[in-house]
Amino acid sequence: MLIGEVSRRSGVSTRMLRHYDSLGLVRPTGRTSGGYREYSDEDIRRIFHVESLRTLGLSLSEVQRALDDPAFSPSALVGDLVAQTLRRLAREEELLARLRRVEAAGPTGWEDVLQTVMLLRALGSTDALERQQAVLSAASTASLPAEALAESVLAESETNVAGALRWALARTGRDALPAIAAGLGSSQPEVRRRAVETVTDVEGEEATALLLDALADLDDVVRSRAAVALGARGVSDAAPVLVDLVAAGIGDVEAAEALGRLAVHLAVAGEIVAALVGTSADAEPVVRRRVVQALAEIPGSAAREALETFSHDDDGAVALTARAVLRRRDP
Amino acid sequence: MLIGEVSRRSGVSTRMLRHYDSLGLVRPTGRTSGGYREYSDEDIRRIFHVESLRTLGLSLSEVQRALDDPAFSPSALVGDLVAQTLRRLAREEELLARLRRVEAAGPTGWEDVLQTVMLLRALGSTDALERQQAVLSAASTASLPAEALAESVLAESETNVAGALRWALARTGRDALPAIAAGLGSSQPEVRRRAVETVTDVEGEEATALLLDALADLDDVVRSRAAVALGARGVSDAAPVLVDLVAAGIGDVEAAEALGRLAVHLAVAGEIVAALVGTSADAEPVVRRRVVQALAEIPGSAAREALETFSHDDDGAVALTARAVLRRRDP
DNA sequence: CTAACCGTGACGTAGCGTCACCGTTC
DNA sequence: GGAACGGTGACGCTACGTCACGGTTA
Repeated sequence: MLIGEVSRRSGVSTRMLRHYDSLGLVRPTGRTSGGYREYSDEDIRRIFHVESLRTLGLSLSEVQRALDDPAFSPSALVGDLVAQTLRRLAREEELLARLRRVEAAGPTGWEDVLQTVMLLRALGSTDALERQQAVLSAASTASLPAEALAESVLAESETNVAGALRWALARTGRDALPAIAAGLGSSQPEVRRRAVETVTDVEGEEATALLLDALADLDDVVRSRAAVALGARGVSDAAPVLVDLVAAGIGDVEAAEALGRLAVHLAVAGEIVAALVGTSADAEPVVRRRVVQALAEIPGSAAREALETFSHDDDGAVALTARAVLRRRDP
Repeated sequence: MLIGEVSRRSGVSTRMLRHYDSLGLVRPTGRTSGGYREYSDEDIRRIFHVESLRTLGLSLSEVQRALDDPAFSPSALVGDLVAQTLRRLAREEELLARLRRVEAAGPTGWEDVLQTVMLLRALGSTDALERQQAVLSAASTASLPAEALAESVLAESETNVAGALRWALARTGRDALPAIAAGLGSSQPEVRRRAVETVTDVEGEEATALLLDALADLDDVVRSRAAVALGARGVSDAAPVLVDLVAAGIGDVEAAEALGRLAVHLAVAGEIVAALVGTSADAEPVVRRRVVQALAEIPGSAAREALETFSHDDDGAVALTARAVLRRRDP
């Protein structure tokens, strides 16, 4: 069979068939009188064998050894090929992630692309200072990879860098919210704390909704931060959690302040006071002291009346504090 | 700065820096009197820009256009790069799958590898005849990719090919069991049927355990095949399901045979007879007919007594059948 | 004679490493 | 004068596509 037909039948170009010949990989058995290559059935079979091994990623010289060197066993090479393929896969996946991030940053020119690439590189650095500076210098750019920043802030343990990241994130707006929401679902409390800290900076209803979810978090710090932030947003659903925080003494000063802000609506104020008084009913004197200090932040007559009750408390310190608060309130 | 120091600082080899120069990609601003390249700070920055863009997979000429041609916007190219990367990823994954299969087949020489590769290719063919022949010719080989065969048999709709596949699978032994087990968990009843059909051919306790699981399958055919196979293995747990199958008329002949085989242990025979009689209590005459025919397969006095009761059945056909069976049994 | 085929040889591709041979700088 | 550097030019690697120029076959 002449080279053209072999090519058509095997799908291998005549160029490559000649190349195989020159390498000694597939030598046609004979030649015609005019010097044309003539392939036997055996040659054709060999061509298919070559093509088969090539689909496994063997180079031409590896194929040659495999087919001709009896001492060359497959086991080692196949294992090697697997390892190489895994490495290439990992590289391609990393590249894809980078590209997607650059794409997501929505660059308008190559300067934006460069900024993003350099930012991404620096975010992976082990040097906190480098991370910090990269974030600060990139934050002035028009295009920022919100998701990457969000993931970084969730993993950032240096508070300075985290601060810079949150500042940069602030100008990406709501784009980072999905990634942050994922962080709120993390199994590591540390990550959830960073997530709630970050979502605090974001305005809008989606962020508020995330904070409401975080109100049910198992971690005290997460709950506390969410409740305080919600208080600042005037969301009264946070009130029960804030009351609990006051009672438990977890971030109680901020919790009390947040309650105070919620209580500017006098309708809510009554309920808050009732809740505060309620939790202190059978509690230790320490709890009652914190409740009294929280009541100090709350306007309205309900709080005043509660404080007057506390000013006759059995515990001397509680009563003293209540009286002091009342004096400050009504000089 | 001379080229050596630039190289050390940037991590780019002097070879490549000269190459960049020759391409016009990074031209050092000046030369020393002796002709040495002298890089300015601006040049160095440019080198870093080049390297940054290269990490995104841009070719050197793309980098050049990106940095020098103001009309060349990133959006299109980045999208392109993503698409290319996805294509490469898909290719690498396919390659990895092939390699893993070849590896799993445990080839001792390259002939085995070739057989496996050609088998794998043929298994993906749309031509049933090709699939069939590939399996038959490969089954004589020492090394077979059990997992791939198992996945094929789960997807094979041609019964001839499926038969060949099961035959080939039989000589891989238990290697295919994990893949078949996965098939038993498929959401498609068709796949589960093929899986149970296949697991039937496999000996050993693992296979029996899988069949026991399949006894609870939602699909009648799956349950039936599992129960019959378990009956043949002498696993009496299958008895209740077999009784149900007899009552429901689903593969009742095979079910009855299986019950017969289980009942060679006379202790079990009594329970089986009781169960059969129990299901027929308030049932249609048709059901009682099937129960009678099933009792015919069961040795022992319990079955005989039940048949005598049925021989006085209200339904004439049932009574007739029971008498016929008794005559055959005790001539 | 012509069309379709075949042969050899060579160049180009991308991104480098490496080497030879010679000049520069300190 | 010697060590460490720099310059240019060239070859090699992989797996091909493509082209030129000339011969073969039916």
